[in-house]
Amino acid sequence: MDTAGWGLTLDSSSSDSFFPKKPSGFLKLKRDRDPLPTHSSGLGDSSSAAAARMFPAIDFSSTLGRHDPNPPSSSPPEAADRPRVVVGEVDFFSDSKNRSSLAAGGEEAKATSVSVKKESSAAAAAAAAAGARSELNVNTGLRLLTANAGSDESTVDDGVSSDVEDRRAKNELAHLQVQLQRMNAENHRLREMLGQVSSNYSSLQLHLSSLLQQQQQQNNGAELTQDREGMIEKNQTVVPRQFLDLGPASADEISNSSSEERTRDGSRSPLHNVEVASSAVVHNSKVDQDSSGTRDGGKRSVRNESPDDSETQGWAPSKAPKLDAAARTSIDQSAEATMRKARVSVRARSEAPMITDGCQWRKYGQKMAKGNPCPRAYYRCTMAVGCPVRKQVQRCAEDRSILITTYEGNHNHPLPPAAMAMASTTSAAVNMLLSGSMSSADGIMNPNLLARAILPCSSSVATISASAPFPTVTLDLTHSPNPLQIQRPQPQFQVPFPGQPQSFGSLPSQSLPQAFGQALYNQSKFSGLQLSQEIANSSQLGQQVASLPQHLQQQAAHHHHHQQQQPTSLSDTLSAATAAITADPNFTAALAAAISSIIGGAHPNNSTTTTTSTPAAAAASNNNNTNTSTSNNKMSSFPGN
DNA sequence: CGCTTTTGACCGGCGC
DNA sequence: GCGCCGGTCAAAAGCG
Repeated sequence: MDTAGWGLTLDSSSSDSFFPKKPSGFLKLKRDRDPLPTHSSGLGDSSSAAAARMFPAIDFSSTLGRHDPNPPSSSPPEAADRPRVVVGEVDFFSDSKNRSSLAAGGEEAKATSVSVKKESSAAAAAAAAAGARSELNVNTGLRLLTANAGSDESTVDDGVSSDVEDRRAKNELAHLQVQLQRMNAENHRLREMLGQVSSNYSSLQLHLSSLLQQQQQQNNGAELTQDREGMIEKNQTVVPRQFLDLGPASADEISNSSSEERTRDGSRSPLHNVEVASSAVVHNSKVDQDSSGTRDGGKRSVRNESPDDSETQGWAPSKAPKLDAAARTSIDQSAEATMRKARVSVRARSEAPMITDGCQWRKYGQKMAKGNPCPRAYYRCTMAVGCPVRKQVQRCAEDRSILITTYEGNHNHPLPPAAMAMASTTSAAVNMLLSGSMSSADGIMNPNLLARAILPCSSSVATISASAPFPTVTLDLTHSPNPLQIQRPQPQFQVPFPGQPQSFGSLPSQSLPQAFGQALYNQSKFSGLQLSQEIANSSQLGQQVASLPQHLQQQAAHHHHHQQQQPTSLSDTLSAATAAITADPNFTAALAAAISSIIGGAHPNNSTTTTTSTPAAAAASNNNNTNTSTSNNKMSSFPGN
């Protein structure tokens, strides 16, 4: 009874088995596929397959608007027309269609052909030849007729022969067009892959640099932190944990590391120096409430060693106690409360009751949330006794095929590689949120900053909300904001990563949380090690990871029928699905941009004394996407949904 | 028999 | 102070 079961497996699996069970999610698929079958009725699978191959970009873009319950007819004219090109190749009773499509003029061409037809009918009436009607009809479609309108007799014969040739030529033309479009699609695909590779490269480079920095830090840090026993102890305990606890713990370490440790980091220091100093300032009540981390941050700037130990203990109980129990527990509680309040929400299309992230969960409650007919289920991580991680799973009220999974807290135990991606992502996102709220002079500003950093690449992949009851990062995997990135018809984008024989499908999943952490903390305590370990474990995982994001997107796509089906074990697939979520290249790219923007130091926000309006304005100037504030709508709408 | 799920009760926060 | 609501608890039921 693996509840963990099937979320993404379903996505990857054949839809046929699904239809009888749960049609909800596949209504969309059906809808997506509708245009092809309906318009190309009578056509074989080959043509539809060809069409599917042809229109990944178009169809994806059209399916982006799946939120609006568009019947196929209401799909954009471009998407609606192009299938007709294919149809027109075979369709024998629509010359005008052929011509219109071949004329590449779309509506215009149709209009012209229609007008010509009228002309021809008029000519036929003038000729008063009953049998010539069809010929005239055919001829009228051609522009030759209008030129040769004078002699009917000759044009009849010539019209027939030339029409055949013409049709043949046009078929050829259409064929060429199809090929051209296919090439274009492939071109897009390759371009996207290139972008992905480059983004991965940049993230890896970043990771490397941070690793080096960390090394330096460890070399020099011992002297700096000698006066702080807690720090030393922390360093000693942290390093081994990199191998053991991997992501979350290290993320915790990162998040819980004192401001001083953070300020030791080169690129981060200016930002944090100022921000921590001003972290006591209370701004938005909500943000303040959300992030007791704001208060924590203030405390941290005062208390040097306590936060480290206590907070890391909150996430790693095995740590040797340094403080007296009372202080530790209090700090513990505050830290835990802080971490518990920050959330990461993942929106993904899935028919399964919940997506699997590699962890084991036990359901401990279910409630009907207001505003959503779908019940909200509460799960608790059961991989360790005291693991504070919880998650809520709820279907989107508007689109039941969308599963909203909200994570809360950080694992206090080692995780299987499959769980690393999601866990690291969530913890990193939480850390990001907390760091934003803690370190900023303006509680609102930082989410904007972060969102702005993330959003340039994609507006809807990751959103940060400060208006939600809890600070929340939402990873929206239900659609891709960038059509270029969506159209990834290849199920596997396994580009051999330099130095790594494995597909780098698993790489983004690791570099992503790292990126978060590094961008904000400039630490890489968990990144490389996770990476290496995961890579060791994920040669097959990588494949699935690579293919799964597409599965997510393929629910919005139309050609799920010829996607590869991997009869892998459920757990593998599911864990891969988890990794896939974070391996989403969109998100990776967004992260790369975020990192580069943050670490590059080009942030106008480095001067943290600016008001909220300033970063917003900067965002407007820097990015074409100024929707950071609108993302709040999505976030805030989630609990209500 | 042990584990998981279900489900009603309970609790705390928040708004009125 | 009261009610609403989200979140959690825990006993009962279900299941392998």
